[in-house]
Amino acid sequence: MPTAAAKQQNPNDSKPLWREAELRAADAMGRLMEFWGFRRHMGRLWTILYLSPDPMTTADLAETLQLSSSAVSLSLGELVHWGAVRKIWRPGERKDFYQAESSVWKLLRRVYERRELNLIREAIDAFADAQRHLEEARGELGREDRRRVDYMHKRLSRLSALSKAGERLVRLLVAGRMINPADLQSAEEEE
Amino acid sequence: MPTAAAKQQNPNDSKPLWREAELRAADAMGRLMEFWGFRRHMGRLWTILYLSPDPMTTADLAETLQLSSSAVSLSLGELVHWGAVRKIWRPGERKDFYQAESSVWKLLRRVYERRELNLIREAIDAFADAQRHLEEARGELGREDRRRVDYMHKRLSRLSALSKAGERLVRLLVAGRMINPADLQSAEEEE
DNA sequence: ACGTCTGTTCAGGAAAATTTGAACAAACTG
DNA sequence: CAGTTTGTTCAAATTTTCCTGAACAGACGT
Repeated sequence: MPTAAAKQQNPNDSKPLWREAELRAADAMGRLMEFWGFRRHMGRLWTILYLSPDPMTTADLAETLQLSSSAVSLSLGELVHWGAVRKIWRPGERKDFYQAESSVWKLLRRVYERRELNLIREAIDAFADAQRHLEEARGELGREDRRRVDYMHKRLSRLSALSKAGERLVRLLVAGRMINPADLQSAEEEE
Repeated sequence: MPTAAAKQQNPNDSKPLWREAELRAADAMGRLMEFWGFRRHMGRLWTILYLSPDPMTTADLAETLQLSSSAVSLSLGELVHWGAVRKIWRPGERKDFYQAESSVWKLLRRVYERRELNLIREAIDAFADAQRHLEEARGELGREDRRRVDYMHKRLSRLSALSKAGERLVRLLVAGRMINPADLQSAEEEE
């Protein structure tokens, strides 16, 4: 009996018939993930695990996706860090086994919470900083410049309002509550 | 009177006092845009225009952001393509002037509509393909493999359901209608 | 029609991100 | 404790992306 559970049908047929389908799905998810700002391989690895009934080892994954063990280690580590993959310990086995977190919703939430919210907050801070900067400089300016600075200030307020609306929106998403996109819309109407 | 409207206070002071603030905001937006899968410079350029009361020329922009004219042309072109910036023609002026589309909401919608929806649809198609592939191969398999393929098939159905829920969700967003994140959640519960 | 001004495209080069193989570290086996 | 096996880290190399300067093309004024 082979070390890892049913991996391939015949010992001499190295590519099971379903491999093609598996890779196709994995790649699609890889693209999504890449677009979402993660490594391509993270999506691919996750998908392979997600489609597998049994936990897999890093060697299985490297073999499936034709990756070096270091690449697997790196991306898999990141997946574990994000809680998208869990390490499974099997008594009597030396290798680690990995299993996909199968609740995509949970994962989405976690990412929005940890990453997107921070990003938005940073932007909010930067806009506020810029405004403060303008206010400090305002005194030393001539009439024409003052008009210009006031304009910028107003626009920055609008960007702030928008970002804050975005933040609220993501918060609601994370909380699983209803979202009204019109909030964004109204955030940029004149006050 | 200088060609482009009030650009700097003193002819000998090349950096207006507000430049610092402007750049700070522009960079923040650049980061957001980069994260969102666009070029950094697109966010920066848009912000400079957004903060300017008057339309600006490519030369103004290159000067402000310290970019080569080709870089400005490229990113600005893309912004125009996305409708984020409009070309303004001024009678008697040979240069083109540019102005930011100031409705961020409108821009968000357009991007989600043109880009994110396509992306999701591609993923949906890929999952469907993978499933078809599995169905075709199923006949030639032994019992053990068949069990495995059936498992994959079920999981792919779940990914499909999720993607479709995501698609609906984005559609609602684009339409400005209320969104219920719980739809995603329920998309991955067993049917 | 010619020269000038403006914007775009392109090939080359710089910078950034990914990937790998090898060295290292840690955990287990006999 | 020595020898394996497994996983991680690191520098180097590759690939990819981005940016620039120069060549090109179009529009305008004279």
